[in-house]
Amino acid sequence: MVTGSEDKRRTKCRQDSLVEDDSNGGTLDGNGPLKKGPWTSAEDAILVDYVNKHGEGNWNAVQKHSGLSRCGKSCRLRWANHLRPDLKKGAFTSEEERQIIELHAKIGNKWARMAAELPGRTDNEIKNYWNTRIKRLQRAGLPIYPPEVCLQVFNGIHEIHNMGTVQTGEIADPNLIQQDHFEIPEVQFKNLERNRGVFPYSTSLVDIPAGTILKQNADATPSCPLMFPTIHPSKRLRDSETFFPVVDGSVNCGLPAFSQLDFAYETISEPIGLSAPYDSGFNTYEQPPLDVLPGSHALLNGSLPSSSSSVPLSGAMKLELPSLQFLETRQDSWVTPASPLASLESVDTLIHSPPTEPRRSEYLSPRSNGLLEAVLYESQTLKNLKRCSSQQASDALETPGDVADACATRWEMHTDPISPLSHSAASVFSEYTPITGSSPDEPGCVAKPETANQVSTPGFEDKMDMMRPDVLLGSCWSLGNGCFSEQVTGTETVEAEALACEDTSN
DNA sequence: AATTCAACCAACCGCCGCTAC
DNA sequence: AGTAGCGGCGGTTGGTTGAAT
Repeated sequence: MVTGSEDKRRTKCRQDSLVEDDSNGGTLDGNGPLKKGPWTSAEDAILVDYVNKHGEGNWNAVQKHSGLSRCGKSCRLRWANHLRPDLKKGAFTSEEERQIIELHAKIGNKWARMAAELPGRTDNEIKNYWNTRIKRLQRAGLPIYPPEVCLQVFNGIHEIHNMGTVQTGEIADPNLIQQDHFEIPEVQFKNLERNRGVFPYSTSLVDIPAGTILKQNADATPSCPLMFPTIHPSKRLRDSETFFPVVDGSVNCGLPAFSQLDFAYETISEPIGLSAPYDSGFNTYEQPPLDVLPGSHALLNGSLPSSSSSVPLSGAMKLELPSLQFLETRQDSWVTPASPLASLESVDTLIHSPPTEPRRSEYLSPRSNGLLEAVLYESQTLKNLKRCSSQQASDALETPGDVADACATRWEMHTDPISPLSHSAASVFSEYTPITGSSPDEPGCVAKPETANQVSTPGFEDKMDMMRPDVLLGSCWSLGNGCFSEQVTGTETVEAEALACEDTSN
Protein backbone atom coordinates (compact mmCIF):
# COMPACT_ATOMS: atom_id res chain seq x y z
CA MET A 1 0.00 0.00 0.00
CA VAL A 2 1.41 3.28 -1.03
CA THR A 3 0.68 6.18 1.16
CA GLY A 4 0.34 9.65 -0.11
CA SER A 5 3.60 10.67 1.36
CA GLU A 6 5.30 7.69 -0.10
CA ASP A 7 3.89 8.46 -3.45
CA LYS A 8 4.98 12.01 -3.11
CA ARG A 9 8.35 10.89 -2.08
CA ARG A 10 8.67 8.64 -5.04
CA THR A 11 7.74 11.46 -7.28
CA LYS A 12 10.28 13.62 -5.63
CA CYS A 13 12.95 11.04 -5.83
CA ARG A 14 12.20 10.55 -9.42
CA GLN A 15 12.58 14.21 -10.00
CA ASP A 16 15.67 14.53 -7.94
CA SER A 17 17.35 11.64 -9.56
CA LEU A 18 16.02 11.76 -12.98
CA VAL A 19 19.42 11.16 -14.37
CA GLU A 20 19.42 7.96 -12.55
CA ASP A 21 16.35 6.85 -14.37
CA ASP A 22 17.79 7.94 -17.62
CA SER A 23 20.94 6.07 -17.08
CA ASN A 24 19.57 3.06 -15.44
CA GLY A 25 16.43 2.74 -17.34
CA GLY A 26 17.04 4.72 -20.47
CA THR A 27 20.59 4.20 -21.27
CA LEU A 28 20.98 1.39 -18.90
CA ASP A 29 24.67 1.71 -18.67
CA GLY A 30 24.88 -1.18 -16.34
CA ASN A 31 25.50 0.82 -13.27
CA GLY A 32 22.37 -0.48 -11.71
CA PRO A 33 20.36 1.42 -9.22
CA LEU A 34 21.85 4.47 -7.68
CA LYS A 35 23.88 3.74 -4.69
CA LYS A 36 23.20 5.22 -1.32
CA GLY A 37 25.08 5.35 1.88
CA PRO A 38 28.68 6.07 2.62
CA TRP A 39 31.00 6.82 -0.19
CA THR A 40 33.93 4.63 -0.91
CA SER A 41 37.34 5.93 -1.73
CA ALA A 42 36.93 4.60 -5.22
CA GLU A 43 33.80 6.62 -5.69
CA ASP A 44 35.52 9.63 -4.31
CA ALA A 45 38.31 9.19 -6.77
CA ILE A 46 35.90 8.95 -9.62
CA LEU A 47 34.09 12.04 -8.56
CA VAL A 48 37.25 14.03 -8.01
CA ASP A 49 38.50 13.00 -11.37
CA TYR A 50 35.31 13.99 -12.98
CA VAL A 51 35.20 17.38 -11.35
CA ASN A 52 38.80 18.02 -12.24
CA LYS A 53 37.99 17.37 -15.82
CA HIS A 54 34.63 18.97 -16.14
CA GLY A 55 34.43 21.30 -13.26
CA GLU A 56 31.71 21.66 -10.71
CA GLY A 57 28.11 21.73 -11.63
CA ASN A 58 25.95 19.69 -13.88
CA TRP A 59 25.97 17.05 -11.21
CA ASN A 60 23.41 14.89 -12.80
CA ALA A 61 25.78 14.41 -15.64
CA VAL A 62 28.36 12.90 -13.37
CA GLN A 63 26.71 9.59 -13.37
CA LYS A 64 26.36 9.58 -17.11
CA HIS A 65 29.90 10.47 -17.82
CA SER A 66 31.73 8.83 -15.00
CA GLY A 67 29.72 5.76 -14.41
CA LEU A 68 29.30 6.68 -10.83
CA SER A 69 26.15 5.18 -9.41
CA ARG A 70 25.28 8.23 -7.45
CA CYS A 71 22.63 10.78 -8.05
CA GLY A 72 23.63 14.30 -8.85
CA LYS A 73 22.61 15.52 -5.50
CA SER A 74 24.72 13.00 -3.75
CA CYS A 75 27.68 13.89 -5.90
CA ARG A 76 27.28 17.55 -5.25
CA LEU A 77 27.01 16.95 -1.55
CA ARG A 78 29.98 14.71 -1.45
CA TRP A 79 32.06 17.15 -3.37
CA ALA A 80 30.98 20.15 -1.43
CA ASN A 81 31.30 18.59 1.96
CA HIS A 82 34.27 16.32 1.60
CA LEU A 83 36.16 16.42 -1.63
CA ARG A 84 36.53 20.08 -2.31
CA PRO A 85 40.18 20.92 -2.18
CA ASP A 86 39.65 24.09 -0.24
CA LEU A 87 37.97 22.39 2.63
CA LYS A 88 39.39 23.00 6.00
CA LYS A 89 39.59 19.88 8.03
CA GLY A 90 39.61 19.51 11.74
CA ALA A 91 37.72 20.97 14.57
CA PHE A 92 36.48 24.49 14.58
CA THR A 93 38.84 26.99 16.00
CA SER A 94 37.82 29.31 18.73
CA GLU A 95 37.57 32.09 16.27
CA GLU A 96 35.39 30.03 14.01
CA GLU A 97 33.18 29.10 16.90
CA ARG A 98 32.83 32.69 17.84
CA GLN A 99 31.96 33.54 14.29
CA ILE A 100 29.37 30.85 14.15
CA ILE A 101 27.70 32.05 17.27
CA GLU A 102 27.66 35.59 16.13
CA LEU A 103 26.43 34.69 12.73
CA HIS A 104 23.75 32.51 14.10
CA ALA A 105 22.66 35.28 16.38
CA LYS A 106 22.37 37.50 13.40
CA ILE A 107 21.04 35.36 10.65
CA GLY A 108 19.77 32.26 12.30
CA ASN A 109 19.89 28.88 10.67
CA LYS A 110 21.35 30.11 7.46
CA TRP A 111 24.02 27.52 7.30
CA ALA A 112 25.04 28.15 3.79
CA ARG A 113 25.39 31.81 4.44
CA MET A 114 27.36 31.11 7.50
CA ALA A 115 29.56 28.76 5.58
CA ALA A 116 30.23 31.53 3.15
CA GLU A 117 31.61 33.53 6.01
CA LEU A 118 33.82 30.71 7.10
CA PRO A 119 36.16 29.75 4.32
CA GLY A 120 36.79 26.08 4.13
CA ARG A 121 33.81 25.17 6.19
CA THR A 122 30.65 23.64 4.92
CA ASP A 123 27.12 24.37 5.81
CA ASN A 124 26.66 20.81 6.92
CA GLU A 125 29.61 21.06 9.17
CA ILE A 126 28.38 24.23 10.75
CA LYS A 127 24.93 22.88 11.06
CA ASN A 128 26.11 19.76 12.80
CA TYR A 129 28.26 21.75 15.07
CA TRP A 130 25.48 24.06 15.98
CA ASN A 131 22.98 21.34 16.56
CA THR A 132 25.37 19.50 18.77
CA ARG A 133 26.13 22.62 20.65
CA ILE A 134 22.51 23.40 21.10
CA LYS A 135 21.87 20.01 22.51
CA ARG A 136 24.72 20.34 24.88
CA LEU A 137 23.69 23.74 26.09
CA GLN A 138 20.14 22.69 26.32
CA ARG A 139 21.00 19.79 28.43
CA ALA A 140 23.04 22.02 30.64
CA GLY A 141 20.23 24.49 30.86
CA LEU A 142 22.28 27.25 29.41
CA PRO A 143 21.48 29.87 26.87
CA ILE A 144 22.91 29.44 23.49
CA TYR A 145 24.38 32.84 23.13
CA PRO A 146 27.09 34.28 25.27
CA PRO A 147 26.62 37.73 26.71
CA GLU A 148 28.87 39.44 24.27
CA VAL A 149 26.84 38.31 21.37
CA CYS A 150 23.67 39.25 23.11
CA LEU A 151 24.91 42.69 23.72
CA GLN A 152 26.23 43.08 20.27
CA VAL A 153 23.04 42.02 18.67
CA PHE A 154 20.98 43.96 21.06
CA ASN A 155 22.87 47.11 20.37
CA GLY A 156 22.36 46.51 16.75
CA ILE A 157 18.67 46.31 17.22
CA HIS A 158 18.59 49.41 19.25
CA GLU A 159 20.41 51.22 16.58
CA ILE A 160 17.84 50.12 14.15
CA HIS A 161 15.01 51.19 16.33
CA ASN A 162 16.62 54.45 17.06
CA MET A 163 16.65 55.03 13.40
CA GLY A 164 12.98 54.37 13.36
CA THR A 165 13.23 51.40 11.17
CA VAL A 166 13.28 47.78 11.63
CA GLN A 167 15.08 45.53 9.39
CA THR A 168 12.88 42.81 8.23
CA GLY A 169 13.14 39.95 5.95
CA GLU A 170 16.19 38.48 4.52
CA ILE A 171 19.45 40.16 4.71
CA ALA A 172 20.10 40.50 1.10
CA ASP A 173 23.52 41.91 1.42
CA PRO A 174 25.84 39.83 3.48
CA ASN A 175 27.48 42.99 4.58
CA LEU A 176 24.37 43.88 6.38
CA ILE A 177 25.10 41.12 8.71
CA GLN A 178 27.93 43.09 9.99
CA GLN A 179 25.65 45.94 10.59
CA ASP A 180 23.60 44.03 12.97
CA HIS A 181 20.35 44.00 11.21
CA PHE A 182 18.08 41.59 12.79
CA GLU A 183 14.78 40.10 12.30
CA ILE A 184 13.79 39.92 15.87
CA PRO A 185 11.89 42.41 17.79
CA GLU A 186 13.62 44.24 20.46
CA VAL A 187 11.22 43.01 23.02
CA GLN A 188 12.71 39.63 22.71
CA PHE A 189 15.73 40.93 24.38
CA LYS A 190 14.03 42.23 27.35
CA ASN A 191 11.87 39.58 28.70
CA LEU A 192 13.04 37.03 31.08
CA GLU A 193 16.58 37.97 31.29
CA ARG A 194 15.92 41.31 32.68
CA ASN A 195 13.44 40.04 35.11
CA ARG A 196 15.72 37.32 36.11
CA GLY A 197 18.42 39.69 36.83
CA VAL A 198 16.29 42.11 38.74
CA PHE A 199 13.69 40.23 40.62
CA PRO A 200 14.61 38.01 43.41
CA TYR A 201 11.50 36.04 42.85
CA SER A 202 11.90 35.77 39.18
CA THR A 203 13.74 32.58 39.49
CA SER A 204 10.60 30.91 40.47
CA LEU A 205 9.76 31.00 36.88
CA VAL A 206 12.42 28.59 36.10
CA ASP A 207 11.65 26.65 39.14
CA ILE A 208 8.57 25.47 37.51
CA PRO A 209 8.96 21.80 36.94
CA ALA A 210 10.93 21.11 33.91
CA GLY A 211 8.94 20.22 30.93
CA THR A 212 6.02 22.39 31.68
CA ILE A 213 4.82 24.74 29.17
CA LEU A 214 6.17 27.55 31.14
CA LYS A 215 9.54 26.09 31.09
CA GLN A 216 9.27 25.62 27.44
CA ASN A 217 8.56 29.18 27.00
CA ALA A 218 11.17 30.27 29.33
CA ASP A 219 13.46 28.20 27.32
CA ALA A 220 12.20 29.59 24.17
CA THR A 221 12.92 32.98 25.41
CA PRO A 222 16.50 33.41 24.87
CA SER A 223 17.61 34.40 28.24
CA CYS A 224 19.94 36.24 26.16
CA PRO A 225 17.38 36.85 23.59
CA LEU A 226 18.85 37.50 20.33
CA MET A 227 16.81 36.63 17.46
CA PHE A 228 14.96 33.85 16.00
CA PRO A 229 16.42 32.14 13.14
CA THR A 230 14.78 32.84 9.96
CA ILE A 231 12.29 30.26 9.12
CA HIS A 232 11.15 29.70 5.72
CA PRO A 233 7.66 31.05 5.41
CA SER A 234 6.38 27.79 4.21
CA LYS A 235 7.67 26.15 7.29
CA ARG A 236 6.67 28.63 9.84
CA LEU A 237 3.19 27.57 10.24
CA ARG A 238 4.25 24.03 10.42
CA ASP A 239 6.80 24.90 12.99
CA SER A 240 4.43 26.85 15.04
CA GLU A 241 2.14 23.94 15.05
CA THR A 242 4.69 21.77 16.57
CA PHE A 243 6.30 24.20 18.79
CA PHE A 244 4.21 23.32 21.69
CA PRO A 245 4.17 19.65 21.66
CA VAL A 246 3.05 17.61 24.48
CA VAL A 247 5.41 18.31 27.23
CA ASP A 248 5.94 15.66 29.74
CA GLY A 249 3.01 13.98 28.29
CA SER A 250 0.64 16.39 29.82
CA VAL A 251 0.96 19.81 28.47
CA ASN A 252 0.15 20.85 25.05
CA CYS A 253 -1.14 24.27 24.85
CA GLY A 254 -1.00 24.27 21.15
CA LEU A 255 0.38 27.69 21.34
CA PRO A 256 3.31 29.07 19.60
CA ALA A 257 6.21 29.92 21.66
CA PHE A 258 6.26 33.25 23.37
CA SER A 259 2.71 33.03 24.31
CA GLN A 260 3.70 32.82 27.87
CA LEU A 261 7.23 33.79 27.91
CA ASP A 262 6.21 37.15 26.81
CA PHE A 263 4.72 37.71 30.14
CA ALA A 264 8.07 38.45 31.38
CA TYR A 265 7.32 41.79 30.01
CA GLU A 266 9.80 44.29 30.85
CA THR A 267 9.31 46.63 33.65
CA ILE A 268 12.58 48.29 34.08
CA SER A 269 13.92 51.08 32.09
CA GLU A 270 17.39 50.37 33.05
CA PRO A 271 19.77 49.27 30.40
CA ILE A 272 19.18 45.76 29.63
CA GLY A 273 21.40 43.48 31.48
CA LEU A 274 22.31 41.11 28.85
CA SER A 275 24.28 39.16 31.21
CA ALA A 276 23.00 35.89 30.19
CA PRO A 277 24.37 32.69 31.32
CA TYR A 278 26.37 31.10 28.71
CA ASP A 279 28.15 28.04 27.86
CA SER A 280 30.91 28.19 30.31
CA GLY A 281 32.56 25.44 28.51
CA PHE A 282 32.81 27.45 25.47
CA ASN A 283 36.33 28.49 25.26
CA THR A 284 35.66 31.59 23.34
CA TYR A 285 33.93 33.17 26.24
CA GLU A 286 35.90 32.98 29.31
CA GLN A 287 34.31 35.49 31.54
CA PRO A 288 31.95 34.17 34.09
CA PRO A 289 28.31 34.61 33.63
CA LEU A 290 27.09 37.85 34.95
CA ASP A 291 23.78 36.57 35.86
CA VAL A 292 23.61 32.92 35.85
CA LEU A 293 20.33 31.75 37.03
CA PRO A 294 19.45 28.30 37.89
CA GLY A 295 17.23 26.81 35.36
CA SER A 296 18.02 29.23 32.71
CA HIS A 297 17.89 27.74 29.34
CA ALA A 298 19.15 27.90 25.94
CA LEU A 299 17.14 29.39 23.27
CA LEU A 300 15.62 26.21 22.28
CA ASN A 301 14.66 23.77 24.65
CA GLY A 302 12.69 20.96 24.72
CA SER A 303 13.37 19.80 21.71
CA LEU A 304 13.62 22.55 20.01
CA PRO A 305 12.72 22.31 19.22
CA SER A 306 12.04 23.38 17.30
CA SER A 307 11.84 25.22 17.53
CA SER A 308 11.74 26.43 16.27
CA SER A 309 12.48 25.45 16.63
CA SER A 310 11.36 23.57 14.91
CA VAL A 311 12.25 21.05 17.07
CA PRO A 312 9.57 19.36 18.74
CA LEU A 313 10.02 20.72 22.11
CA SER A 314 10.13 17.44 23.72
CA GLY A 315 12.49 15.54 21.63
CA ALA A 316 13.80 16.75 18.49
CA MET A 317 15.46 19.98 18.88
CA LYS A 318 13.96 22.59 16.87
CA LEU A 319 16.52 25.15 16.30
CA GLU A 320 14.14 27.62 14.98
CA LEU A 321 11.89 29.59 17.11
CA PRO A 322 8.46 29.91 15.86
CA SER A 323 6.33 32.78 15.24
CA LEU A 324 6.24 36.02 17.00
CA GLN A 325 2.58 36.08 16.83
CA PHE A 326 1.91 35.74 20.45
CA LEU A 327 4.73 37.85 21.26
CA GLU A 328 3.06 40.54 19.47
CA THR A 329 -0.49 39.87 20.27
CA ARG A 330 0.16 39.33 23.87
CA GLN A 331 3.08 41.33 24.67
CA ASP A 332 2.00 44.32 22.86
CA SER A 333 -0.67 44.48 25.39
CA TRP A 334 2.02 45.92 27.48
CA VAL A 335 3.61 47.93 24.86
CA THR A 336 2.64 51.34 23.92
CA PRO A 337 1.13 51.79 20.55
CA ALA A 338 4.22 53.59 19.59
CA SER A 339 6.28 50.64 20.45
CA PRO A 340 8.63 49.48 17.81
CA LEU A 341 6.95 46.21 18.12
CA ALA A 342 4.22 47.45 15.94
CA SER A 343 6.56 47.84 13.11
CA LEU A 344 7.66 44.35 13.59
CA GLU A 345 4.53 43.11 12.10
CA SER A 346 6.37 42.97 8.93
CA VAL A 347 8.88 40.66 10.35
CA ASP A 348 6.80 37.81 9.36
CA THR A 349 3.29 38.39 8.46
CA LEU A 350 2.72 34.76 8.05
CA ILE A 351 3.22 34.04 11.62
CA HIS A 352 1.07 36.66 13.05
CA SER A 353 -1.76 35.26 14.84
CA PRO A 354 -4.93 36.62 13.59
CA PRO A 355 -7.64 36.75 16.11
CA THR A 356 -6.01 37.44 19.35
CA GLU A 357 -7.79 40.23 21.02
CA PRO A 358 -5.95 43.10 19.50
CA ARG A 359 -8.01 45.41 21.52
CA ARG A 360 -5.98 44.70 24.52
CA SER A 361 -3.18 46.64 23.10
CA GLU A 362 -5.30 49.64 23.61
CA TYR A 363 -4.56 49.54 27.24
CA LEU A 364 -1.42 51.25 27.91
CA SER A 365 0.97 49.68 30.19
CA PRO A 366 2.05 51.72 33.11
CA ARG A 367 5.35 50.10 32.61
CA SER A 368 5.79 51.59 29.31
CA ASN A 369 4.22 54.94 29.66
CA GLY A 370 6.33 56.77 32.05
CA LEU A 371 6.22 57.75 35.64
CA LEU A 372 2.86 59.43 35.62
CA GLU A 373 1.10 56.41 34.35
CA ALA A 374 3.06 54.36 36.75
CA VAL A 375 1.91 56.43 39.64
CA LEU A 376 -1.63 56.28 38.46
CA TYR A 377 -1.33 52.62 38.09
CA GLU A 378 0.02 52.22 41.53
CA SER A 379 -2.74 54.33 42.89
CA GLN A 380 -5.26 52.28 41.08
CA THR A 381 -3.61 49.19 42.26
CA LEU A 382 -3.87 50.27 45.84
CA LYS A 383 -7.47 51.07 45.30
CA ASN A 384 -8.13 47.69 43.89
CA LEU A 385 -6.19 46.17 46.62
CA LYS A 386 -8.42 47.68 49.20
CA ARG A 387 -11.43 46.52 47.35
CA CYS A 388 -9.91 43.15 47.11
CA SER A 389 -9.39 43.02 50.81
CA SER A 390 -12.95 43.78 51.55
CA GLN A 391 -14.11 41.27 49.03
CA GLN A 392 -11.88 38.60 50.20
CA ALA A 393 -12.74 39.19 53.78
CA SER A 394 -16.13 37.90 52.96
CA ASP A 395 -14.86 35.11 50.89
CA ALA A 396 -15.59 31.89 52.65
CA LEU A 397 -12.71 30.24 50.96
CA GLU A 398 -10.25 32.26 52.82
CA THR A 399 -9.81 33.15 56.36
CA PRO A 400 -9.35 36.76 57.26
CA GLY A 401 -5.83 35.99 58.08
CA ASP A 402 -5.28 34.59 54.67
CA VAL A 403 -6.67 37.65 53.13
CA ALA A 404 -4.51 39.85 55.17
CA ASP A 405 -1.48 37.84 54.33
CA ALA A 406 -2.32 37.69 50.74
CA CYS A 407 -2.92 41.33 50.44
CA ALA A 408 0.07 42.15 52.52
CA THR A 409 2.07 40.08 50.19
CA ARG A 410 0.57 41.81 47.26
CA TRP A 411 1.38 45.12 48.70
CA GLU A 412 4.85 44.08 49.38
CA MET A 413 5.25 43.04 45.87
CA HIS A 414 3.83 46.22 44.66
CA THR A 415 6.00 48.32 46.76
CA ASP A 416 8.99 46.43 45.78
CA PRO A 417 11.60 49.13 45.76
CA ILE A 418 13.33 47.44 43.00
CA SER A 419 10.48 47.27 40.67
CA PRO A 420 7.40 48.86 42.04
CA LEU A 421 5.71 48.65 38.77
CA SER A 422 6.67 45.35 37.63
CA HIS A 423 5.47 41.89 37.42
CA SER A 424 8.10 39.42 36.94
CA ALA A 425 7.33 36.53 34.78
CA ALA A 426 7.81 34.42 37.78
CA SER A 427 5.31 36.33 39.75
CA VAL A 428 2.91 36.08 36.95
CA PHE A 429 3.23 32.41 36.80
CA SER A 430 3.18 32.01 40.49
CA GLU A 431 -0.11 33.71 40.53
CA TYR A 432 -1.45 30.73 38.88
CA THR A 433 -0.25 28.35 41.34
CA PRO A 434 -3.44 26.59 42.13
CA ILE A 435 -2.57 26.15 45.73
CA THR A 436 -3.98 29.30 47.14
CA GLY A 437 -4.99 31.33 44.23
CA SER A 438 -3.48 34.34 45.80
CA SER A 439 -1.33 36.43 43.69
CA PRO A 440 1.77 37.65 45.31
CA ASP A 441 2.04 40.69 43.22
CA GLU A 442 -1.36 40.97 41.92
CA PRO A 443 -2.49 44.51 42.02
CA GLY A 444 -6.16 44.13 41.98
CA CYS A 445 -6.93 40.57 42.77
CA VAL A 446 -9.09 40.50 39.75
CA ALA A 447 -7.57 37.64 38.00
CA LYS A 448 -8.00 35.45 40.92
CA PRO A 449 -10.52 32.91 39.87
CA GLU A 450 -12.45 33.05 43.09
CA THR A 451 -12.82 36.72 42.82
CA ALA A 452 -13.17 37.01 39.16
CA ASN A 453 -16.88 37.10 39.26
CA GLN A 454 -16.73 39.96 41.59
CA VAL A 455 -15.37 42.16 38.95
CA SER A 456 -18.53 43.21 37.38
CA THR A 457 -18.17 46.87 36.93
CA PRO A 458 -16.64 47.77 33.66
CA GLY A 459 -14.42 50.67 33.70
CA PHE A 460 -11.01 51.88 34.17
CA GLU A 461 -10.25 49.64 37.03
CA ASP A 462 -11.16 46.67 35.05
CA LYS A 463 -9.15 47.83 32.20
CA MET A 464 -6.27 48.09 34.44
CA ASP A 465 -6.97 44.66 35.64
CA MET A 466 -7.07 43.37 32.20
CA MET A 467 -3.73 44.79 31.61
CA ARG A 468 -2.42 42.58 34.22
CA PRO A 469 -0.31 39.81 32.95
CA ASP A 470 -2.14 37.16 34.79
CA VAL A 471 -5.27 38.10 33.00
CA LEU A 472 -3.54 38.07 29.73
CA LEU A 473 -1.78 34.96 30.63
CA GLY A 474 -4.99 33.35 31.56
CA SER A 475 -6.52 34.24 28.30
CA CYS A 476 -3.49 32.95 26.60
CA TRP A 477 -3.66 29.73 28.43
CA SER A 478 -7.26 29.46 27.72
CA LEU A 479 -6.32 29.11 24.13
CA GLY A 480 -4.50 25.99 24.92
CA ASN A 481 -5.71 22.51 24.77
CA GLY A 482 -7.00 22.40 28.21
CA CYS A 483 -3.71 22.73 29.80
CA PHE A 484 -3.73 24.66 33.00
CA SER A 485 -7.36 23.96 33.05
CA GLU A 486 -7.65 24.89 36.62
CA GLN A 487 -6.31 28.27 36.03
CA VAL A 488 -8.10 28.71 32.85
CA THR A 489 -11.34 28.04 34.52
CA GLY A 490 -10.81 31.08 36.57
CA THR A 491 -9.23 33.19 34.00
CA GLU A 492 -11.74 32.54 31.37
CA THR A 493 -14.21 34.24 33.55
CA VAL A 494 -11.90 37.11 33.94
CA GLU A 495 -11.22 37.24 30.31
CA ALA A 496 -14.85 37.15 29.42
CA GLU A 497 -15.47 39.95 31.74
CA ALA A 498 -12.47 41.75 30.53
CA LEU A 499 -13.75 41.55 27.04
CA ALA A 500 -17.10 42.64 28.24
CA CYS A 501 -15.46 45.60 29.83
CA GLU A 502 -13.68 46.35 26.66
CA ASP A 503 -16.88 46.18 24.75
CA THR A 504 -18.55 48.39 27.22
CA SER A 505 -15.81 50.88 27.19
CA ASN A 506 -15.74 50.84 23.47
C1' DA B 1 33.44 -6.95 29.69
C1' DA B 2 28.95 -5.31 28.64
C1' DT B 3 25.82 -1.68 28.36
C1' DT B 4 24.27 2.96 27.92
C1' DC B 5 24.44 7.40 26.31
C1' DA B 6 26.07 11.48 24.26
C1' DA B 7 28.67 13.51 20.65
C1' DC B 8 29.92 13.60 16.18
C1' DC B 9 29.50 12.92 11.44
C1' DA B 10 27.78 11.69 6.90
C1' DA B 11 24.18 11.29 4.13
C1' DC B 12 19.48 11.57 2.73
C1' DC B 13 15.06 13.89 2.13
C1' DG B 14 11.93 17.42 0.96
C1' DC B 15 11.21 21.87 -0.42
C1' DC B 16 12.18 26.02 -2.90
C1' DG B 17 13.92 29.25 -6.34
C1' DC B 18 15.90 29.84 -10.65
C1' DT B 19 16.27 28.91 -15.37
C1' DA B 20 15.64 26.96 -19.79
C1' DC B 21 12.43 25.29 -22.87
C1' DA C 1 2.45 31.20 -19.09
C1' DG C 2 3.36 26.75 -17.74
C1' DT C 3 6.42 23.00 -16.89
C1' DA C 4 10.44 20.34 -15.98
C1' DG C 5 15.06 20.07 -14.52
C1' DC C 6 18.63 21.51 -11.70
C1' DG C 7 21.07 23.25 -7.87
C1' DG C 8 20.90 24.78 -3.33
C1' DC C 9 19.37 24.88 1.33
C1' DG C 10 17.80 23.38 5.71
C1' DG C 11 15.94 19.63 8.48
C1' DT C 12 16.33 15.12 9.80
C1' DT C 13 18.02 10.52 10.29
C1' DG C 14 21.11 6.87 11.00
C1' DG C 15 25.66 5.09 11.88
C1' DT C 16 29.97 5.31 14.40
C1' DT C 17 32.82 6.29 18.20
C1' DG C 18 34.22 7.07 22.72
C1' DA C 19 33.37 7.96 27.50
C1' DA C 20 30.85 6.77 31.53
C1' DT C 21 28.59 3.45 34.36
